[in-house]
Amino acid sequence: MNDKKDQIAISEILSKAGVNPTAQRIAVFKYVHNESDHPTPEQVKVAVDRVFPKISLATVYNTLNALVEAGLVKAVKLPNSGKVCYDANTAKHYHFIDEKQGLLLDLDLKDIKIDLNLSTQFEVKDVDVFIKGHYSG
Amino acid sequence: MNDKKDQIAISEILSKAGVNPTAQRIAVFKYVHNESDHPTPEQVKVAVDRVFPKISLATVYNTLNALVEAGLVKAVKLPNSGKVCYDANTAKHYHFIDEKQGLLLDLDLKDIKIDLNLSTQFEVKDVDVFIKGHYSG
DNA sequence: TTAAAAATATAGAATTATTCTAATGTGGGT
DNA sequence: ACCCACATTAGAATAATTCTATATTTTTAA
Repeated sequence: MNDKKDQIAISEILSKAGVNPTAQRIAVFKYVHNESDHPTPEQVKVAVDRVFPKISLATVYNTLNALVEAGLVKAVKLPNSGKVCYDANTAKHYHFIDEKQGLLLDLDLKDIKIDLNLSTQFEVKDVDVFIKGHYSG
Repeated sequence: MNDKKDQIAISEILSKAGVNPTAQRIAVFKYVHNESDHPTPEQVKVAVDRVFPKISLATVYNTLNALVEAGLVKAVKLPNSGKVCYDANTAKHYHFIDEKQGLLLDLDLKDIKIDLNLSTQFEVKDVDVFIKGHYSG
């Protein structure tokens, strides 16, 4: 049972990050981490509902927030639609957005070189980049 | 009266952009353009309320949308708070966000050099950059 | 083991931001 | 003056998210 093995592995990841690995949390993280690409909370709910006899949307939000807190996933708020997506890729990276197709793709750090030339008044903590355009994949 | 002169000038700007310069629209654009820095719709309403006997919030939204349509202002949806701000600076530029202080500052193009190295599948239309950190001004 | 304490999960209400709707108002042209 | 297209309006509707109060499960420790 691959599923069982997954669950144990994920359970450990959660524990290590200080998140109590309840069944719901395992299911949510498993979906975000292994089975999806930048899902919204709504999508997470729909997916987890198939495993669970109805998880509540509040729990999905609680869990996603807890996972973000713990640094296990990242929340990406899109600069246009304003929708939040959750990203299991916690390494620093950028995003490409194809609004027409509703696509959100990860871009590797090495694909974008950024040179900041700011005065010392600006203490930079993070850089978000969203490239918008059309993807023909 | 400087105010009157402003109004006429703004009226002309609106007309030229194909927006019928009604009193409400002039007041909204005047505030966004001359008297504020990245206001939210709510802030626009509060400000314009002082000039007008109560503009409706719907009109503020309609007007801001019309101004965006006409290319006279830009809407900036912040990648964290999700709030929309309106930006009278329609030239291409980037943003610095200090969440702690609730600051949103414009960054000039020349302050940030961006080198994209994407495969030809990516047809780039726009690049949004949000630098987050602390500003000590 | 068992009952109190703590942590989670839940449904549904509340909040916030925005858009829609349908009715009303306004100004320019005939 | 009268029409017509366009604006404005209040308030309802929608959507995303958070809060609240209750229920359930888990842990602790006697």
